[in-house]
Amino acid sequence: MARDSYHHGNLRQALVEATVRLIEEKGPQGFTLAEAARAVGVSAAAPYRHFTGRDELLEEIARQGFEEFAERLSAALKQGRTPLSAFLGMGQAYLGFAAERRGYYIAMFESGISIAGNSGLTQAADRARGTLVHAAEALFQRIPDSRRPPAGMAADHIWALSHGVVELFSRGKPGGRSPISPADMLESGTLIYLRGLGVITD
Amino acid sequence: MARDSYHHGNLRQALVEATVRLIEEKGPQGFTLAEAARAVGVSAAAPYRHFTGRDELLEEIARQGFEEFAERLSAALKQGRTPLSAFLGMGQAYLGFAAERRGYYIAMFESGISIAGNSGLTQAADRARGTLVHAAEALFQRIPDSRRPPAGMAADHIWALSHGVVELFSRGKPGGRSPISPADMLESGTLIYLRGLGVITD
DNA sequence: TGTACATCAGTGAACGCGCGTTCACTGATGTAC
DNA sequence: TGTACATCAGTGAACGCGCGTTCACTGATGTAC
Repeated sequence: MARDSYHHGNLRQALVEATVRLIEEKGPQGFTLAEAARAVGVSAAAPYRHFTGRDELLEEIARQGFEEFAERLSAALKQGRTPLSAFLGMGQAYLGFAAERRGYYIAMFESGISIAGNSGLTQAADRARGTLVHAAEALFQRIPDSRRPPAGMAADHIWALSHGVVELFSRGKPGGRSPISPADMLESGTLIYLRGLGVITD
Repeated sequence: MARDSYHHGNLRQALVEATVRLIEEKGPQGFTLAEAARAVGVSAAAPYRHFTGRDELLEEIARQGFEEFAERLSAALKQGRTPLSAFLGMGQAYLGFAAERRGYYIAMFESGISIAGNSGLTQAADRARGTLVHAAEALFQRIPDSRRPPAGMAADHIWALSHGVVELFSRGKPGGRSPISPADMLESGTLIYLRGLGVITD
């Protein structure tokens, strides 16, 4: 974080990353622009060269988060050998992102920013959801048309389940004392759900 | 909120309720004790007679929230004519609480307070989950022992799904533009899940 | 290759503001006799 | 029923603090010629 010249060179991105760390420590409302500036070794006025205020910074963090989120889901989807393993792998990628990129995840889902009001955010979020829908479509391919469930619905159900598992069953959360790991919980829930859809038959 | 005497009479509870409103407007980190005091028409120093600080106030809000939450779930459970309708009704009660008591819901699940560190909170949260488990047990009664799923697991899955639906598919949230109502989404997801468990056969 | 100049990206001082917190205080209430 | 007194639940003034934001400024960089 040391600076050797008057110009930082990459202040915008440095602020994003420092703020992500602050969010992880103090929550999405708990950081200040002044703090982020200090963390980067820059005067309190400097952030205003790059952001109009804290909301714009938060939105940029969420946007970058959604980009990486979509990429990770997409990569997991491609890696699966079967549609089912791809689908399950995507769920685990979801948990992985939430754990490894917690600050981004918080900015995206817990900061109270409005997704709808920001086209960059909307697009990035849609891309992430699109990957989920795509995975569901692949999974439903072998089901006859007449009984094939809507992929969008299944994607939303799984998204909600994944989010719920992240929010309720990790450290310090209401269900945090559960003996079952979030990964196992999401996988078992997903398998039961898919059996209910008739995708898995046993 | 007008006061006629030097003594407020019910300041502790008045602060709780005023803060719930502030949380609804500004988020769990967005309120200040001074603001809450002002809303109640009392000096900034007065809250310190009842709470050591904002965290204690937040925890009290969450505690009261969990109490009412547990009561509502329990009432919904009792009202169902069949185990299935009771179970589904509880899901709708979950959504109802999240919508009608949003400030409490936020304090409980989105404020970052630690449940585990507060025995009053832990107990209240456990009681709410217990109702869910109870409902699952009733629902699984007709399933033969050998194939009966663990009720705790099912309760956690449904809890996670419900929470995810609340967080992702209400106003301003990432999936907020979905054409499907949260209520329909939770019900369809729950029915599919229960079919996957073998509770519903068709 | 050198120089002049425009532009960019920071500085630092200043301001007003509201918050958290403490303190000695005072008005109201309840109760013992 | 009245009075004395302890206790409770507020007040209001004060303080130090850090934040957001603005401003004229200055150091660094890039580029036209």
